[in-house]
Amino acid sequence: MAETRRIAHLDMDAFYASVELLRYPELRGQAVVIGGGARHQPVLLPDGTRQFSRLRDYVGRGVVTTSTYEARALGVFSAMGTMKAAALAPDAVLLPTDFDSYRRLSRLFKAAVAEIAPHIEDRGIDEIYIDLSEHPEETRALALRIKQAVRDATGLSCSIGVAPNKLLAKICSELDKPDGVTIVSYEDIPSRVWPLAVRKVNGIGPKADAKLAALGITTVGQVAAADEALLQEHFGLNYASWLKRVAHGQDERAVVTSHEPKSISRETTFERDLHAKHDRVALSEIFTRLCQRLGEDLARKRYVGRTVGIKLRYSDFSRATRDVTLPLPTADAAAIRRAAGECLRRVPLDQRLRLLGVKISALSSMDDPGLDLSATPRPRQGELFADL
DNA sequence: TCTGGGGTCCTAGGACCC
DNA sequence: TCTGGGGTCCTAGGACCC
Repeated sequence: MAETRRIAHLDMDAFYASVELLRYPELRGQAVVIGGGARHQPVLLPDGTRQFSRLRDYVGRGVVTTSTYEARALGVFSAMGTMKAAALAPDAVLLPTDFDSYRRLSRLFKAAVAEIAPHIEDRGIDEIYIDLSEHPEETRALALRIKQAVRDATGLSCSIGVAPNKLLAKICSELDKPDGVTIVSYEDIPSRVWPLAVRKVNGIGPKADAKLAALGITTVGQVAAADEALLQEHFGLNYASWLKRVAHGQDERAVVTSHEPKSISRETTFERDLHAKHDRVALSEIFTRLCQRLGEDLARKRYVGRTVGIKLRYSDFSRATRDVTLPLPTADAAAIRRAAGECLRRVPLDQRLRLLGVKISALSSMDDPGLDLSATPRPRQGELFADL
């Protein structure tokens, strides 16, 4: 039996919205929604007060990125269409996303945590895992100290879960939100984890949730008690055994402190659906622009890629992807545009489009391109003598 | 009142190699 | 005439996450 680990999951509370409240403290206590994507900056009035956009004024295809707890009480949550949110909370304040500010505060809180516990896995802009196994301090005192350091560095609150693994830490950081500390051990699983909805488990999404519900399984405890053969029948061997393991709180994944990107992409949803023929000029401009942005991203991050792909979303929300692997990696916008253009010719274009995306993968660093042997072109069968 | 943008990982079939 | 077994790479799609 391996030594019991001590893994923390730290999740910033309503992160984007909380950053906006630092900037606009007069909005504290109000229903505030971040998102939309369009122009709805607050206007500074002559008397020094600010006039904010309201959700009811929004027109467009955006979604809610974050909402304050007051907005959540009205039923407005992340990923909800902004028009739907406007129907639920017309008077809520609407603010545009400001990723530069969020990234800056993100760096600040992560640096503050790293001063206390440096073994950190990045899980995006507003959450991290921390391996505290080697830390001498008692768990609750340590968690409280980390929370205070985050508050001192940013003025923001967070919630922390501490458990023997990442799975349980992630689950329990949510149990006392906002501004909470929750510590869970294996012994607590029946009382604290089994009553939870299966959807609380990281890795069980809307599809698996619906399939489980159809089997009469809605809680984690019911997964733990379920017949494994039944699960295998509906979810396949791998996912079924994973379900069984997580329901018993088992997870051996390590906290990974560094990560190389696997792909880089750019995509955009059009203001209105476009037709490949009728809107050919507009579509072509957008396509070229996406490839340029992707090329800039690659140059800035110092990567080249060998597999170029496109993604389409049609007006009925169905999607298609195509990709092609080049003989040599590239970061050149024109080369990406050519390869992506080839992909576009292989995809049905009779239906109107709502989204177009360009992606590059099979990445290698510009600083050591020779290290990646997969980047070396190899002739395929028949290709060697193709000229004969 | 129709659903953003940027990612990861998994599956599965076919081509191809030894 | 019949027809191995293991491996990698490529492509398409889907579930899921922040």
